[in-house]
Amino acid sequence: MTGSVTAQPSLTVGDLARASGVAPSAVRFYETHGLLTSERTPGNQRRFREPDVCRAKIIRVAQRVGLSVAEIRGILAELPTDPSLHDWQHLATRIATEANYRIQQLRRVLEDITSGQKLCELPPDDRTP
Amino acid sequence: MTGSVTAQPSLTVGDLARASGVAPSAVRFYETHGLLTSERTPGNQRRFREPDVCRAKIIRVAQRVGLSVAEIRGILAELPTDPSLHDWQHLATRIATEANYRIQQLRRVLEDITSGQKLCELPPDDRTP
DNA sequence: CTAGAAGTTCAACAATGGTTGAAGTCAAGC
DNA sequence: GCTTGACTTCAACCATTGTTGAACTTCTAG
Repeated sequence: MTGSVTAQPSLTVGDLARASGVAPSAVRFYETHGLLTSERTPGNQRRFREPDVCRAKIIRVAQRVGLSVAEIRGILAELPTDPSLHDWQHLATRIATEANYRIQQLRRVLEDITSGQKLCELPPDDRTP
Repeated sequence: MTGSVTAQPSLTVGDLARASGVAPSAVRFYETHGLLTSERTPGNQRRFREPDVCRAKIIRVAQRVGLSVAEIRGILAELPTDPSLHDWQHLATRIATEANYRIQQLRRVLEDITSGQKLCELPPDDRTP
């Protein structure tokens, strides 16, 4: 029933690095920290699969949002090995939510800053009338 | 003409730490990295002055905005030793500008994320019609 | 004057996010 | 079958932002 299986293309570290724009050393780093997963050839070389290209790109996006590697591992852990369109969208929503949260936080700081004296009560004028 | 000089109060590391909510070790760290300046007693102990309390608090605010120690050193370097109200306001504006910039950046990421396929082109559906 | 609190320096450690280099192995084309 | 490029692991190193502890000194109150 599985017509023309297409032999799921597998990518070497270098392939994934080129495809995702992430350095090979970073790819390995992400793997040892559980953000990416690979299978191994009989010769112990990593082989990644297509969705990992997307995963790798998303790691970078998530980092721009300010998420730590640990946090990214957490949200990527919820992504199935072979994600559906919906899975990807859910992930995007998760990250977008985080981004919005960080924006809120920054806005709060901004308010503290611009609300005048809250930044720091100024030293009293020494010429007390 | 300088009536009642009021002997400019000077603060120890501990005083500054308590007044600003920054740990003594952090105060020393900031001093060695040029964010804070002190004079020394004949016995080599640091003595800070009032405006340093404000400086220390501002360092924390700037960090919440996402500025690095090096960046904060840069903007604090422009602040006079004994800042006027205007100087503080200028500083606040500088930091607020940075905060707005970071917010813009985050919004851009957010757009990339929410604009669907830009996050990462999804793998083509295997049931090509 | 002296005890104790608080200060000093310096080095080491920690977590985060990787990069770099050494030494060795695998895979692919000719 | 051999060469060459790409892969492997591991340890060391980098920058950043501090904290902690040891060993020693200073300050202040009684």
